[in-house]
Amino acid sequence: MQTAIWWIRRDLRLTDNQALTAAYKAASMVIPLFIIDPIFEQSNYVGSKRQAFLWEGLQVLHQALCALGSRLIIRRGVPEEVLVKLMRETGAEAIFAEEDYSNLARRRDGRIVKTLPLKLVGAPCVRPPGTVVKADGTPYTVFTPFSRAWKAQLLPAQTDILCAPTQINTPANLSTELVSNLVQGEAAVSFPAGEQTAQKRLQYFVQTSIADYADARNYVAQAGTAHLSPYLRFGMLSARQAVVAALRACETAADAPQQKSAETWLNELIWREFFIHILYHFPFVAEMSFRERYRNLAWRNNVEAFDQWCNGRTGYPIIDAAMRQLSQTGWMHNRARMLVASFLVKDLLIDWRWGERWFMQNLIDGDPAANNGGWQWAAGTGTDAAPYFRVFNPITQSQKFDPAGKYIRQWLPELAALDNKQIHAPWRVPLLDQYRIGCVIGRDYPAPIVDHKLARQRALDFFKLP
DNA sequence: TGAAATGTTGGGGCG
DNA sequence: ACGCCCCAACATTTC
Repeated sequence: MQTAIWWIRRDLRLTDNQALTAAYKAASMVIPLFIIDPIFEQSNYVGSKRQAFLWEGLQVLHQALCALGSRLIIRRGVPEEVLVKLMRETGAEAIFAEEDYSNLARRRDGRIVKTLPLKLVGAPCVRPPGTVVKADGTPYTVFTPFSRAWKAQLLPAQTDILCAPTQINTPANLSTELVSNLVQGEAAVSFPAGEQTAQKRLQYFVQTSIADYADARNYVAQAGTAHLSPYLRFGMLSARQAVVAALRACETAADAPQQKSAETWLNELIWREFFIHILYHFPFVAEMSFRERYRNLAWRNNVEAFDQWCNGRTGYPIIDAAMRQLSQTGWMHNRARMLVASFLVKDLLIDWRWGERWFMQNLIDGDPAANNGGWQWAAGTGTDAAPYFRVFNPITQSQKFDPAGKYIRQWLPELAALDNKQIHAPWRVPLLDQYRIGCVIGRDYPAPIVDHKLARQRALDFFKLP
């Protein structure tokens, strides 16, 4: 084959890329193509931070391609039209792309594959949907048996890492949008885009933090987690490489606790795959609760309360710190995600889909499957979800997982003067002390918008079966 | 990947 | 010495 297109969607990497490998093995000329589909720019579920991360990732990928004698072609438009035009222009005979199992992508690819030579190779997960099913062929809806089957049937071939190409030949004189024109606005300081950064972080994580991950991951002020989600989201790191690193850490662990830690992280990667499978087998979860009995709840959906939650003004420091971390950095610690989700759904009785949308608009790592799965889990509406009566206490969770108030002080400087005992529930500080410290509740920081004790009881009544 | 309510146990103070 | 009470610590149940 003379020319093939490598259609890049969410696999912005050269290492361990099955679609790219298939393309350059099949054809002597490869056109790395990214299509800016207007449908995503209009979506309510796309935010500027993730967009900026993507643009930066494309820029980095372009530079990496240039070093191999190639370059990135960026075109704007409806994918099938862009592809047809480029094929006519270049005589390309095939299109290679990595699978994308999210709903929009499946519809799009389903259309395209009927008329164009689109070959879907490789996946954003190690075990593609359909390959982990029960004996009777139906999908798992409970995590533990899913993970057991996922691990048991892991083939050695699924852990072979593909090398990056050393050279890619690309036709000259193809028109392209300039990636430098796309990159605007502030890039995410904590997450430089690109596969090099992803590789470095993975190495750092497995060499240092993974040994204590099981415990350290709970502490919101600590860097106890891998910080890889944005890279996995855009395929700047292959899921396979992350899994291989986790398996190796399990094997080489020095003692039982270290091994448990590595296994805990592997399980998190498997949760990610679980939710990809769930969305694939039950695409309706994107629109509604997985569990039927929770589909017609009379949510309070108080707009003002939602606004206060979004802006980190609920009066509960751990919640507000987390929400400000999200809006300022585009990322939130995982435990904090559970806490704010529990608070929105259970304390405020706001539809989990409102929270899901806000996360998609703000998270750099916002992914339809993982985000939906996480929200349905937290709301208790999903597969193998948290039971409705599991309500996080924002005060005791704060005391447990931010004992020194470091996280709160980082994101809520107005509370910095409170001591470690007071900072988790500042409204309990005597009024005279509030004035003395210079942090008056209702003036310098909001009073709690709900009483958690009452809200908890209200949630139990709300979710209890009729 | 919860937390509150309720139950049980055991040590120490005390009459 | 003994029984009784209190209460903290831990365990179990419940939502």
